[in-house]
Amino acid sequence: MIERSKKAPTIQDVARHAQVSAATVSRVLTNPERVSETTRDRVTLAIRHTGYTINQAARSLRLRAASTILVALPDIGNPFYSNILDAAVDEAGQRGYGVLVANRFSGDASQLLNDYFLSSRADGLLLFDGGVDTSLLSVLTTAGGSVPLVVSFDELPATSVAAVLVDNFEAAQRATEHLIGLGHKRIGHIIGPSRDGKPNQRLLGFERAMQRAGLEVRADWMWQGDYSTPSGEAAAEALLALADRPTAVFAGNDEMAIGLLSRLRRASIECPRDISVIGFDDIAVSAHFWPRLSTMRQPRDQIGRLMADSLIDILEGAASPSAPRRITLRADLIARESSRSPA
Amino acid sequence: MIERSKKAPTIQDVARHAQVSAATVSRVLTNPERVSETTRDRVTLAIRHTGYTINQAARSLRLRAASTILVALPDIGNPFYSNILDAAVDEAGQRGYGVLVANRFSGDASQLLNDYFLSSRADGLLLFDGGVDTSLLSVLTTAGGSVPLVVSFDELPATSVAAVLVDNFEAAQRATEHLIGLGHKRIGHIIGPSRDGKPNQRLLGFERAMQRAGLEVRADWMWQGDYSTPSGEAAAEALLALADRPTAVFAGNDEMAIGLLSRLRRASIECPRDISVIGFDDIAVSAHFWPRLSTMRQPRDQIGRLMADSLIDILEGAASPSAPRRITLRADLIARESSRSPA
DNA sequence: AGCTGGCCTGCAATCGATTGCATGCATTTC
DNA sequence: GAAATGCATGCAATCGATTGCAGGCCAGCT
Repeated sequence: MIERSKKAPTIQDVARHAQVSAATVSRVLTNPERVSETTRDRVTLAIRHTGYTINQAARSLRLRAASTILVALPDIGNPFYSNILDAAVDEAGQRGYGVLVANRFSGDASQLLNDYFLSSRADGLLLFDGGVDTSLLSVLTTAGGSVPLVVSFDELPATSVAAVLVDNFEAAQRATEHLIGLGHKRIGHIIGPSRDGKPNQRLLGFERAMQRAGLEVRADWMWQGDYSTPSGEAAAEALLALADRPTAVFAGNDEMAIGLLSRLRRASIECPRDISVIGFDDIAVSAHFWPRLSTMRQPRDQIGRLMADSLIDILEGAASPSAPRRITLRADLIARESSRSPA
Repeated sequence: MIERSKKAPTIQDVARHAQVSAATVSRVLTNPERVSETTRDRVTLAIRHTGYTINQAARSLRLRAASTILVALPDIGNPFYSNILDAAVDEAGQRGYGVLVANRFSGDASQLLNDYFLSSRADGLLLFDGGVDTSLLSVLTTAGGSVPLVVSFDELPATSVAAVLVDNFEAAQRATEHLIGLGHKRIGHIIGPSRDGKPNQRLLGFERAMQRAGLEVRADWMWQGDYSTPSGEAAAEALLALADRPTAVFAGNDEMAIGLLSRLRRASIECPRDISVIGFDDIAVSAHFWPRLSTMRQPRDQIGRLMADSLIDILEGAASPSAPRRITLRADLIARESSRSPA
């Protein structure tokens, strides 16, 4: 036990063992067809025998590629993001890439650029909404050797960039239509945060559906939230202060829906008896909340996988960076007990 | 826009700019006091001017250290773990370390070893409970150049290894005593998974508290779960099938408590009117569930930070690996509406 | 026999940062 | 004034893998 760290075998060790040059070993690893079968077998054996594993640092240095991607999230603690991360990690892993995480990422692009890209720790970036403004995108795409990038935003960014998106406008419209279809006419909305001062797509989808059904969008039934549970509670406080209340609420996401319901119940307003609610995202607890929460399920697994795949395709030259790939997914309506026809 | 990737400036570029050798630039970066003030200023200026960022791959190769740690989690999607990860990422970042994640990690140590450590992608590992058996530990600690490691397990591992733990036995005891203190005498328990076939600490703490209060531990009021919400629902099914039911349940974690309550409510068993429940962990929704869930709060933030800190201390030689540091934390009792005196 | 072409393999440079050793210069000391 | 001391800096090797180029060998053809 004296040899605390018997160092890992190098490509040279393998070469010596197989009586070939290091170059040949390297070729066996990357271009097996360029090596004769007999030597190839000998090298393979030597690799197994020595327990050789490639040194990523050396490889990265030579190839100027780290086989690692960075995922920058607004909040890992939020199950919505951590589920996407889960899928991205899995997919990237299968393609031989490691995943670094940056959390609470809310806009300091140059920091990120320095820490990860200029220093060649990571080859590409998966970027999510959340306090990120579009000026950030230009920093990333123009700065010294633009960063390969795939985003998932609330809305299609103007900048030409690869993206995996969920059609929030259309999904919000369907969520609202679900409530309308149940017979609700007095419907409120908890608005999610917006970026660059522009209204978000879920709000627009809500307004569109109301308008198409000829229903009134009332300003006193709209509350600004920030996707957090407490902001849902705040919306509940505001609602409780009203004499004239809506019979249904479309919450910008499940967290806010849960905050809303939780606060309302303490005021003895029961869902779905007194009010119907639909959320957005279908986070894990929504199915176990009481009442079980109706919601629009975002295909989190697909989002994570497709983002990782798109990015790696770009990195490996399988996708053109000049005509960025854009994928738009649909959310599914999950109707549960929190939405019901009004009394 | 032709120069798609004007490559990042190297230490040589800085050296040329400051009219010194690369060695001097390197020293300015790591041992500023070994360089005269005038040259130091000149170099600092050149660094700023060229926008130089150190190349991590080259540094890693030379130093045989990646400035990166790996966090292996059983399930990122679980907020309990993602909160710990959050804190670990933050803390590691502040000390200049990147964080790689491996998810769904349930035991293939050699895989991990190859992918991350022998290939020198990561310098150390944070490891969590979850299907990990102790034989794994020995693989990691003895294999070619033992992996610097900090674990957070349910119970103190026999192997000599750095750890940050929560005293689950004592916390479970307090959770149970809380129910007993409210006047409950008929108390059940949803058992979390166990490792190596040994009973877990929360179960032991429960039994201990019951025994000290002179209460009967009934086998038909104990249900085996796996920390998932569905397994809490399954426990509810079993409970409902009983004629003689407990008045309170201590669930091994909040997820199972939520599953239990969710299923019971569908059978019109109301909490806390008909049954009291206390969970464990205090995940985010517990405070917003209805009824708001009493629970033992694990200091997730502290766990993540202390683990990252301990590991980096080991890596940087500030902590001795021969006498591994062990930190035991206490969980806090959070009494909310789900626990109340029996009717 | 001599020439061409193709296949396999090795040589050696390269990626960028670090550091032991050596050198050069200035200052101190006797 | 010479020697000793110390500080600042540069030289060059090193970490491990990759790859353009070239050399060696053999088969096939004229």
